[in-house]
Amino acid sequence: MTRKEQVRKKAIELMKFHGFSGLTMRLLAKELGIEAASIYNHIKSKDEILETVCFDLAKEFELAVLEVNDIYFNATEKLQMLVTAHVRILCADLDASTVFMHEWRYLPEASRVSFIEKRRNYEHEIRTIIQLGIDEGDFDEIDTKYAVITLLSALNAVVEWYNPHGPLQPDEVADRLYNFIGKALMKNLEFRV
Amino acid sequence: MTRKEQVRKKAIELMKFHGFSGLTMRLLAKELGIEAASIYNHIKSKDEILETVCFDLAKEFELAVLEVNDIYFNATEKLQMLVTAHVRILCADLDASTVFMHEWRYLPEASRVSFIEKRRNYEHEIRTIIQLGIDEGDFDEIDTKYAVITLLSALNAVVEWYNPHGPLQPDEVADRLYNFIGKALMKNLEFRV
DNA sequence: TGCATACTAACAAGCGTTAGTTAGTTGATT
DNA sequence: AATCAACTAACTAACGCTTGTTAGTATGCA
Repeated sequence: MTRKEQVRKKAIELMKFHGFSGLTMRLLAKELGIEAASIYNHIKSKDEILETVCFDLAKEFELAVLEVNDIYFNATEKLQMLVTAHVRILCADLDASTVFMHEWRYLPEASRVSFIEKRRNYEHEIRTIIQLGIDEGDFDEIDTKYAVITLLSALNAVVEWYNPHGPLQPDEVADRLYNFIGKALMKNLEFRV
Repeated sequence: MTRKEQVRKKAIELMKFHGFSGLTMRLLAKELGIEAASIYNHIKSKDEILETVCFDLAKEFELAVLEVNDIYFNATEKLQMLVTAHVRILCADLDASTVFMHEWRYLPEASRVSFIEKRRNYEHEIRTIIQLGIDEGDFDEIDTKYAVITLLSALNAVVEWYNPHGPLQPDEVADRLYNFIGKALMKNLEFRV
């Protein structure tokens, strides 16, 4: 791990606890055992750290939904695979995922706008999947707009409780969540995995 | 509405958009059409605003679950009534609820500890209800620890999408969410409201 | 008279960041 | 093997700005 990566990792770890504004460069420096000014040998600015976290993860979600839509054709399959991909991404770096969820509001104006746009797109893709499920007759006829936010919130809550050192693997978490969310969405009451 | 209430209301409204740290007393003052120093004629400190929001709402949730447990005896009823009460509280003041969800991390150390404890209690009460549902044979046998967080996250997402000027009344939102969550939890596949 | 509400001026602390410098290491050239 | 340039990673010192907040004062209404 390069020094730059070490700095970023520690920054994200601290940001998770203190929030973006609560993490000062002097605190970060102290935790790294160096002076605040030295941090700038490795990163361009405090904002840059947050931007990297947010857009790296956004990119992963973007690619995931693209792939799912490419490979699978019916809504139940799409949903199951997307839940799995989503949870895998979240669990791959829990600190980063937590910061992604909570701190994007503190992105600089321009980045924030583009971030919100990306999130809107992701939500739209999922909404389309749900609508497909309704059209295919598999899902209950619900309001897709609030369904997608409810669904995503349930998924994203993973970052609040998942313990990488616990017994569950990310894919097992995904299975349970798909079970939970699937039952909630499905019309077909014989639904079982 | 007293001047004090006006100040608090505007503060919460701005906090929702800018976050706790992003809301400066000078910005708040500007929005109120006064000088920053004048704010201190009405409130004690910036922290105090956040503390009031967080603990007022925490108290409401606390009382709601107490009442539900007093009045209803089986898990499905308890769950339905708690969902309704929870959503009502959220929708009663969306700005405050949003701040409550996102900004509690910025509470001063002592308050934050006691806030987390209160939240832990609330989660524990809901967990007990879910466990009751499992014991009664109505709910699927799931891990109650992650179920309660998943469930609460789905509920709390209301603050992200609910539009008070839209067609849905809070109780209608609660109905739909209970439907969604109920189906996810229930073993009984004939479940319908 | 007293209370509510506002003001100006200022303070101390903390913020992110820059400039300029100094060691230590690496890798190629002499 | 010795030399030199380039790079990495740290330092001290400081700048300019913003922060929450206080002190002291003025104005207008009950």
